Amino acid sequence: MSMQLITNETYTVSDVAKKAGVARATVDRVLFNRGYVSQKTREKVLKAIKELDYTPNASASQLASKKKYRIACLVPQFRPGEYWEEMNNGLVASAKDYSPHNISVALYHFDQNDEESFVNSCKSILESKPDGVMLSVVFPDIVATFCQELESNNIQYAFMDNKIDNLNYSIYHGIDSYKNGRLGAWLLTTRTDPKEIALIRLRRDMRHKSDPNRTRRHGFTDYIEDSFPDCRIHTIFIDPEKTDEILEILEDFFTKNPSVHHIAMTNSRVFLLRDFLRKHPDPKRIVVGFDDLKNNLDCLREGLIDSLVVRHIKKQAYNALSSFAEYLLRNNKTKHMNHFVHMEILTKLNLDN
Amino acid sequence: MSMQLITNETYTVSDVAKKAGVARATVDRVLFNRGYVSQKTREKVLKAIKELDYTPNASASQLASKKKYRIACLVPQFRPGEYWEEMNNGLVASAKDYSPHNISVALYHFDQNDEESFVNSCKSILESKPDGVMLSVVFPDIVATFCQELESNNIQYAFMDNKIDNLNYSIYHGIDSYKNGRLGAWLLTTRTDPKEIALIRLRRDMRHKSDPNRTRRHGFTDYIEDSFPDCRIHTIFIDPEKTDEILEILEDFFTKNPSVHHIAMTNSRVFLLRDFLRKHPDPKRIVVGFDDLKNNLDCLREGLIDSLVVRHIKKQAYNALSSFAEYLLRNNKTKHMNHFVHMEILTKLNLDN
DNA sequence: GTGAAAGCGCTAACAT
DNA sequence: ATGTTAGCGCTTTCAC
Repeated sequence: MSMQLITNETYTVSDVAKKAGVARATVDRVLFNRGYVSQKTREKVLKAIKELDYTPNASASQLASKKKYRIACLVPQFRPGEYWEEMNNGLVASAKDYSPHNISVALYHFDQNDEESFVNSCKSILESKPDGVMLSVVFPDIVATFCQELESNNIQYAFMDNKIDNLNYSIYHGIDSYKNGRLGAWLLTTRTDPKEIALIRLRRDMRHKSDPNRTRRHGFTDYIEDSFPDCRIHTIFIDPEKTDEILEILEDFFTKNPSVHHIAMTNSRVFLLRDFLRKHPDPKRIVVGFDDLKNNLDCLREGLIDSLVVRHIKKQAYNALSSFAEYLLRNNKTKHMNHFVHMEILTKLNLDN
Repeated sequence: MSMQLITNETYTVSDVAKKAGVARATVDRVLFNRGYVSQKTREKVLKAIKELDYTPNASASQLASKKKYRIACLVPQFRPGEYWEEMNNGLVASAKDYSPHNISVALYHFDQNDEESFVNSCKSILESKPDGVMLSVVFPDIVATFCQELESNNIQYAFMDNKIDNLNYSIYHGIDSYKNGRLGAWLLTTRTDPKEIALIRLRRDMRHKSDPNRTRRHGFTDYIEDSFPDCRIHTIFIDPEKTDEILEILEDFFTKNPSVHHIAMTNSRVFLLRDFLRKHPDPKRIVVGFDDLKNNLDCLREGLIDSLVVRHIKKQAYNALSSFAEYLLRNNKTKHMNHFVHMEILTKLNLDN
């Protein structure tokens, strides 16, 4: 039996000041590199700080600080149940938690099917001269240009969900999309020897310049090709808006291809298969999807799909904005620039709790 | 394109006091039910609070508060790499984070093979008269008695990792062990039709009055029995200390039972199988274990085991202590008493990040 | 360059 | 039962 006590020896600026033989304000100047301190004094102070192992009291500095920070976030518009809704909820939650810390957050919702809408949001943001901008990559080219402008205006920016690697972002929060896709493929195929797989995609992927899930899809298909060279991947396009058509298309495909039992969707909308899956049960079928949208979880619970690769969208967004806020508050001293979010596997059995 | 701004209208006690026509102290009395307030005044104040949607500034109250809280934690002694080390790390991390908040934490390490050691720790804790005690159930009977004493001394206590249901604990943080075991069984058997399973246990389970993983094991065996009535579960006992013997025992068993390909351990030490698994590869073999000990993760990475059911031990302990600290700080107003920790599935593919 | 001092919103001790 | 007031440790303004 032994006992270990964890308390903090709490030194204050006054302690440091006394020890260094200077005024409290001088300690503050050194701490935050505000200048107006002679080299000699600076050294004395640094020595005292080190010797006392002084760390500022966050509550006190918070309370005394008058500086306000403004963060702008770019989020696609969404309808209830869509992927971006969860993300938006995470951002709102974080924004609320940080509002007592002198941080205000402006959410800019743009239409992800309309470049101009995005461009307009960017313009508004630049005009508002925020302290920081948080965004994800929807229109890669525009985003790149926008980030350049932010840099030349000395505005910090952070990516969430996905990113452009060679830019000067402050923070990234998100998964490794390629690995994400590979994990989905593993889940679909492990302990099986698939000859055919149905990969169901959204028709809009064809229209769009950018498909936000492209990297994930490549991870998925690469894994299949590597592990099962003889496996054929059938690609089927559906339109999220046309529920009836989806059913038709799927019925048509699976009637013509009765030997296909492996089904995957690499976007977040595997729940779109619900009607078909309900109507045509198949004990041999394995369905894997991505992201923990409520509708997807319902499908899992109902036993319509096997498993989901998931990344706590809301938590990811919450953490992304929170880290960015901390980053701005703490004078841009962060340890990690990239925060790779953990991928989770959800099955019927670990769905709840 | 649209924009939504999240800022806080920050009202203070003074605002509330002015609006209610009373002094700041009176507002404080109402806020924290300190008494000495007439019913009439109380109502006025409550009305003002509601109208302004006032919430106290946490930094300010933190800073002004003089009350110190002391929390005692009961943790089994451990050697590097053992389950309790991770838990201890989580507690230490949380304790450090909360030390600026007037909270000091004492960690009591006892020998989990020695009841007396545990009893002594309990005595020391009672003598130190802490504000709260955090513990998990190792010796159920002693724990029950100890908790009674805590109650009669008006000391709050919280369980982590596991709990005794009918006690008056303030908070519980941990998994649903039974479900945890079922998930492991699912992982081991999904897409297969097992006729035989090897369940490897620790010999100490037999000696101990309590087996901390009993509930989990029951979840595991129940799932197998429900889903595969014809499946035979072989139980094999090994001694964690005797590496050579483990190898012998396993070699012996699997030579005699070559048809067994499903292996599970419901405690945290599946890594004990490492030598055997390395020496006798079997492509048909499926191995499932629990808990993300470093050694277990290494086995996963090496491909020796298939998957792990995991619950972020360190994070769980961190959250458990943090919630308890918040609970004590915030005058015991918590929404949830039980925090069921999410179970995760770890495979080679989502091991890192 | 450096120091003194006011005040952030709250708690707690004291006064009435 | 209610009000007054002195800090908590820090930031920030202003004076030297």
